[in-house]
Amino acid sequence: MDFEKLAQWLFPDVTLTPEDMEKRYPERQLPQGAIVSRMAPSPTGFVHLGNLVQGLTSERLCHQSGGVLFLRIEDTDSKREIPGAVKILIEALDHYGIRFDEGAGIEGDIGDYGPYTQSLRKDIYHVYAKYLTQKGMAYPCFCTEEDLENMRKEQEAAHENFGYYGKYAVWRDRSLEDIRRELDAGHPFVLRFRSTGNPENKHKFTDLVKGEIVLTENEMDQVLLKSDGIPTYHFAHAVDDHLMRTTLVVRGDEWLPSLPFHVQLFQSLGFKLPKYAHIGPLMKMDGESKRKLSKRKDPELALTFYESEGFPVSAVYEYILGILNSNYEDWRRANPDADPSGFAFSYKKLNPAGSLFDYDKLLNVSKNVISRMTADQVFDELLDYTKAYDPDLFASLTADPDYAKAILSIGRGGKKPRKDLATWKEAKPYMSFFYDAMFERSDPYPETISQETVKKVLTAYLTMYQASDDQTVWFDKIKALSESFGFATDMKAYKENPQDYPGSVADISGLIRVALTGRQSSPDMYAVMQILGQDRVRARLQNAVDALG
RNA sequence: GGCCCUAUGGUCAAGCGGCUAAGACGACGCCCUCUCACGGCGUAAUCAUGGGUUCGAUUCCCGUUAGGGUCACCA
Repeated sequence: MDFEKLAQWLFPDVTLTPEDMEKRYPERQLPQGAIVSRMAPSPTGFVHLGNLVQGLTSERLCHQSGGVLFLRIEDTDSKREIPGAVKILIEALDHYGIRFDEGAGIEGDIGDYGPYTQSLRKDIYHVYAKYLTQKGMAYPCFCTEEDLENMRKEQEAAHENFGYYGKYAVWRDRSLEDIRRELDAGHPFVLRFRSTGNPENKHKFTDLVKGEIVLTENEMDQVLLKSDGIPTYHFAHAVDDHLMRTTLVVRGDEWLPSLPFHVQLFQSLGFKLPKYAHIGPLMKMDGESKRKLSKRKDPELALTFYESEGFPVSAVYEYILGILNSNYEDWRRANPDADPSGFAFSYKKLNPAGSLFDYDKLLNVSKNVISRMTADQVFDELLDYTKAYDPDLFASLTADPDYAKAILSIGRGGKKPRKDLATWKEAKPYMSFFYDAMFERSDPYPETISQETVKKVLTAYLTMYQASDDQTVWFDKIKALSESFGFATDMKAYKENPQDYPGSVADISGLIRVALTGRQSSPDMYAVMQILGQDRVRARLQNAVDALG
């Protein structure tokens, strides 16, 4: 067969050769050990946890090694593309501290290895498509969708493997005349790879995450170019990652089954194979069984979910980092205030299997992250959140930033900070009682104390209360108040003989708490009263007394 | 169904031929305490299974079972 002629028929306009490409995209001059990796998402506008997991891994490995991280847009499937997706993607990742050294950008490409958008690289792919055709390693296939469907049905009935191979590869060895006839008729075709693989042959392969794995040779004549001349993922992966001089490919392990084909492609094209790290998927429980987190069923897969739930980005980042490298937690404990970039990320710690996504754990991580923030940081992040999701609280916050910061300072700092907030969403119920507009009496007074006593206690306290009291004096007054009503002031004594008292100092402060905050629990009451201030405290106490009739 | 991956408590997981099998989340209990949130202490809970190899297997090998992934002109 005259492959040269076939190549001319199929790609008459292609004049460049693989050698020209090598010259245009020379090897990178980088220090020893520097990793070149990339993120290669489809511009669907949907940024998910998987993107973050993959991106975070690539980013850490690259930047820790002094290498290059670039962004390539895989828009070979125009059906799934949405406008503005690239911007959404870049901004979302930037949020999580994943920044690119080169590649597609909001304002256009950066770097010498572009274009970084696959739809702009058609000419480049065709150079290699022509090359493979000339070498007899690729051929046109004129099967229609219907043909392929029938083939599949036949295979199903015969209990054979699905796919385009062996006797099912009907265009594999067709004559030049047959091809010419189809071409002249204007029938569309795809370019298929002519596989010489045999599934009987197995090869050892070392994946950075999975370790040593077995590859079964591919015998399918897979599609290289679709009928519109755009490459499939596989072909684009080989050409792009070679020309962009990628040394490490990090991707989900759903790609593992097509790895043999990729290896085959790299070899056929004379490319050096990069290293691969195939990461296990994030799973979730679905009834009795686990399954991969799915875009359609699981809102928690989308990064926007965490934003709307009010998780700080640093919390999600730390949670994911902890899943990827479980020793991160220990490092964090030893370095509570250090920047995560100081942590030595290792591909060796990546779990070869998929991990169950643990929402409780995320909450805990987030709680710790927030507890380490300063009041100013908390205020700023909370402001961002409420601006988008809670206009009422936003208004209260901005009306008096100092007041808000004082509230957010309670129990903050020091060795054992309070951990009240796991998400920004929880801020409103936590702090609403400080604001008259949101204040409501939601909890009742302790049942063990009569209404009459409550009223008397509150009335008495109103006369004793001085905003200027320090904490000791303040509590002494509460104790004195308790004593005057016969309530125990010594909690130990009270617990030993509760029957000897109508109640304890805990009950007295409890009902003052309800009067002031409308709740049976709150942060330290002294701190709360200091922030509320004299006027508000008096007003609330008076209001409580009046409400009792 | 073919091919591939995986297998330590409810979850995330240390472990890399010899350990009373770490730690974290969650659960529960106790302590601290004006409530709460912290913090401290503690309890329950794990090597899927059957064969090998070995003086000795959670660890290495094989089978079984279970779970997962994948078999497109989607990535």
